[in-house]
Amino acid sequence: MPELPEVETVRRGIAPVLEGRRLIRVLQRRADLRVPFPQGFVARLEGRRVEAVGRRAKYLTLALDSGETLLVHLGMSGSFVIKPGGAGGNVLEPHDHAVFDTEAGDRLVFNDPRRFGLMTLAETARLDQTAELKDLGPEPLSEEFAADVLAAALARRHTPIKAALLDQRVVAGLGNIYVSEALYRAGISPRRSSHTIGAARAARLADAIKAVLKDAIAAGGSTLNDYVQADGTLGYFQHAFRVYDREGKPCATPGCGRPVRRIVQSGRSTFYCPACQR
DNA sequence: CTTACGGCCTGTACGC
DNA sequence: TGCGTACAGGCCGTAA
Repeated sequence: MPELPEVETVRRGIAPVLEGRRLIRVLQRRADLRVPFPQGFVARLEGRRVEAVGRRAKYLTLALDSGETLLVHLGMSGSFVIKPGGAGGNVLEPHDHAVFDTEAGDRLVFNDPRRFGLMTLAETARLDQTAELKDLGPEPLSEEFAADVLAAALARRHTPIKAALLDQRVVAGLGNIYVSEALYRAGISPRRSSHTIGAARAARLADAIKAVLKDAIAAGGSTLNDYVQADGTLGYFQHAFRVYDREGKPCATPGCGRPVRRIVQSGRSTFYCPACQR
């Protein structure tokens, strides 16, 4: 579920609570998520000031004043909850795996029932060389993600375009939902072979990817009050998808109305309009 | 080299 | 009502 827009919304939500603040107490409540917590996790965080909260693809990056950066991936079910200092801040829920108390009295709790998430620490100066980030493709909302860059990457792949866009080396941050949405907006069939995407389709696709991500980020921001929901949960929001999870419902393109089709590609659901996408 | 697929993990939705 | 099963999906290790 958390793809680039959700992670970006989480980033905007936790940044005001963390940036410039010192972590005075850190709690690590189990040994591992998808991978073990790094050696000395608590000791390397406690007493450190968070200098910046950033994002690369679906990773959150918390740069510390120690020269290390905490990398956080939300996996499928990871979330942060902000609990204000004082009242009720001490109650932990099931699957609360890590807790960060700041000098300002805020408590940030990381909850992840399915534990597909991960946390790791890396040297800030060599962040791009870490195992997690080194093979990632361009940020889709950056200038370097241009039509010709996308076209070149797609030309080398002999998989359906759906699978190519899920490959984080082609473009970083898309997941199952926004791949379906982007292909719909671009009018490209998810079954089309990646290498048959020419310059014109690649240009439409790059635009569609940027547009769908921007719309989703805007929706995330607009549904949050100061980026924090009533229960303190960050980053999850209702968003109107045009095809995702709409099997059998009419295509929204004016004059179309064909039922949205669901197929399975490499074990994942894909949703598309067989009339509008070629 | 590239591509395909199973497994990790738990909550939820559904059928009987 | 309760039980069992399928499914959700980001990512990685392994297999082909």
